[in-house]
Amino acid sequence: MNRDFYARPVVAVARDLVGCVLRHGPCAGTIVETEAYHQSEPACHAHVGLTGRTHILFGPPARAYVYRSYGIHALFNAVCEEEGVGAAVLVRALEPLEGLDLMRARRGLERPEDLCSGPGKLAQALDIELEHNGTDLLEGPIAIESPLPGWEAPELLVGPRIGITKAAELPWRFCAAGSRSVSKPWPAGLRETV
DNA sequence: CATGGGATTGACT
DNA sequence: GTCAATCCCATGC
Repeated sequence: MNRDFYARPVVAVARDLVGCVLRHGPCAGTIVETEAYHQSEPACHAHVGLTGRTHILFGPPARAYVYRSYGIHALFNAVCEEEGVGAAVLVRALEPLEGLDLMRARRGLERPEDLCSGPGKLAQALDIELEHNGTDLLEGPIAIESPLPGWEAPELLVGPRIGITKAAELPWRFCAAGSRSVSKPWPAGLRETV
């Protein structure tokens, strides 16, 4: 994954990240669910403009944006678009590939589909914390790799984002069809393939 | 300086 | 289905 990959419209990056591999040290998983956030809509933190919290979002692409949600969970995003534009892709779910036992120890759970099936869960499983905010995804320790050789691109489902109250109508959530690791059941009436 | 609101999860009714 | 936990940060006095 090079910097140009991230320096594109954030919705395109969110779509293309499904199938890629998120890695931190010995733990890695295939991305099966993403959401796009852009400064132009109010659900995005960058919508309020340049602040201490959002300056990473407005910085160069291919950096990690990690923040704490509900006082408890760390959520991992990849900063996108050109420097000066506030936008990022939230990684919402992975299918675990490597380091399963370490993930199980961190999560206190056994079943693979329970380890990374949510944005807070995957951050805990991969030990991604606030200290990783602003780290470069091209230089590690956190990196996003191309899909594995032989990995078959699944059908992609598109729908509205989860857990937000503002701009909830935008269809900026992308899921790999059929994955048991997706974070929430899909609303039946809104199902749509791309 | 005080306050309020989350891009969530897990436990419980 | 409901609900509390718990911390960071933006906002407003």
